[in-house]
Amino acid sequence: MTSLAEENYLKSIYKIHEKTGTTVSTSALADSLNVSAASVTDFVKKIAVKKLVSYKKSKGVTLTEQGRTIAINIIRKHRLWEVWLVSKLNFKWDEVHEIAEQLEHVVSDALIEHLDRHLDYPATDPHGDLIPNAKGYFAKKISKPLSDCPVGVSVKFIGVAEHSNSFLQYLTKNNLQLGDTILIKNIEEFDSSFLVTVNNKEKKLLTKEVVKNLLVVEEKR
Amino acid sequence: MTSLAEENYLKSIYKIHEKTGTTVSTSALADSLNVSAASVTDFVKKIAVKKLVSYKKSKGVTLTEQGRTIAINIIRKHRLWEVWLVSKLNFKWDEVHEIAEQLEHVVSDALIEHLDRHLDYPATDPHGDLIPNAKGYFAKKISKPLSDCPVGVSVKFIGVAEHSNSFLQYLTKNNLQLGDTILIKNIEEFDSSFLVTVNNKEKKLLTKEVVKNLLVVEEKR
DNA sequence: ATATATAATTAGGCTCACCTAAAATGTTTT
DNA sequence: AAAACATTTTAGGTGAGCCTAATTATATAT
Repeated sequence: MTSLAEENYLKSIYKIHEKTGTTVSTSALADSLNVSAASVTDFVKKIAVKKLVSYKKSKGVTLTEQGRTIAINIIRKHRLWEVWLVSKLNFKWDEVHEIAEQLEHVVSDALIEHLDRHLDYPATDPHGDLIPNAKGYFAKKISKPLSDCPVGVSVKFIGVAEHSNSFLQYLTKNNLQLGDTILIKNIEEFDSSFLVTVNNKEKKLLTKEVVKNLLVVEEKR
Repeated sequence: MTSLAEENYLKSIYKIHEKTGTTVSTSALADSLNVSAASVTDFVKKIAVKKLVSYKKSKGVTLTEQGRTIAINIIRKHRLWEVWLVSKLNFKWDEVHEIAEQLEHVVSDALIEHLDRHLDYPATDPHGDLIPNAKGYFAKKISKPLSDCPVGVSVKFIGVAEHSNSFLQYLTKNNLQLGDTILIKNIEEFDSSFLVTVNNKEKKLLTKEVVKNLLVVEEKR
């Protein structure tokens, strides 16, 4: 059995590793879980004994295969619940995270199978994040940040790299949503801001903070 | 904030009181929660300090208004989730209890409001139990056990008094479901068994154990 | 009313997941 | 390489919710 705390530790380790690519430091974990570094050291030693992570003193942790499987399963559940909250219960994309944080810990394989079918096997969550399948496999990620695209190309907005409410609400306020077509008119050298049109309508200026968090795919023409 | 343990204690106290009508004994609670009597005594003292129950040493506990409100809210959530599991996810009525036991503890008023609307404000759960509204009010209960009905009357089966999987599965196997019309052909004096027809089809024999757990309303004719 | 059985409480402990403060280890800077 | 700073670990504790064993209340039978 995996406790609530274990699930949260494994999920955080997974996410931090995902972002940084390195082994996960005690302090990064402490930060992400809102507990003290001492608690993290303690806990990590316990789950290392259970073979959920491998841990070398003062060198950070990495997930074992077993730990990774559990982490991905939690992420799968989280994202499926988010799809449900948005598509069936009509929540906004900036309202679902907290609720899904609770729902993801409900234990029932049958429930998740039924939910997945009810939602018609969604490939992505409301923020464009990929939903791993029941075996823990992710589809190949095809998007890149808008900031990596050159002037002139037309792209489709398919995900966000930043999930804070303030960013999501910024997008909503500015009428940017998944599926939109973005055409890059100009990139200002001085401040790296992008001048774009969205769905061929009025021009919009997007700061570099914004463009690096918009995930897009180039559109075939 | 109400902890998981508190919610479960309050819910159990509510249910035992519901069934027995008396103050709730330490041992009944221990039984229902699968913990030792000593743990119950301990815990009950703590929630008495919080004014969730009133407790007199060796005299059992009763819910305060505050405790009752919390208990009813948990029950409301449990029953709404059961409706969802059956009506949207296609679970059977004997498969939903355990899952709902977990879902009922998810904390979000907005979630429950949205869920209630999504389900079109159901009045009862899949077992025919009344769902209290957001303010904690129950509709008036109109059913009685089939065992209380006389020969000759026609009734509608609208709920069960016993929720065990074995009973629910017995009903499923024997093709008895909520909404069925039951006509009492005969009551055997010797063993109190009922000979009935269901939806005017073949005759069925129902033992006294069964008839006392079928909740029905007499049909107007 | 006393003895017996049953139920409830008290006393003392345990584990889990956290904490703070102090010590140790690692990393930078000079 | 030593000093300074940052990070991590160790040591010692805490509260929540549980336990067993022993004790005390209450209910039942003689």
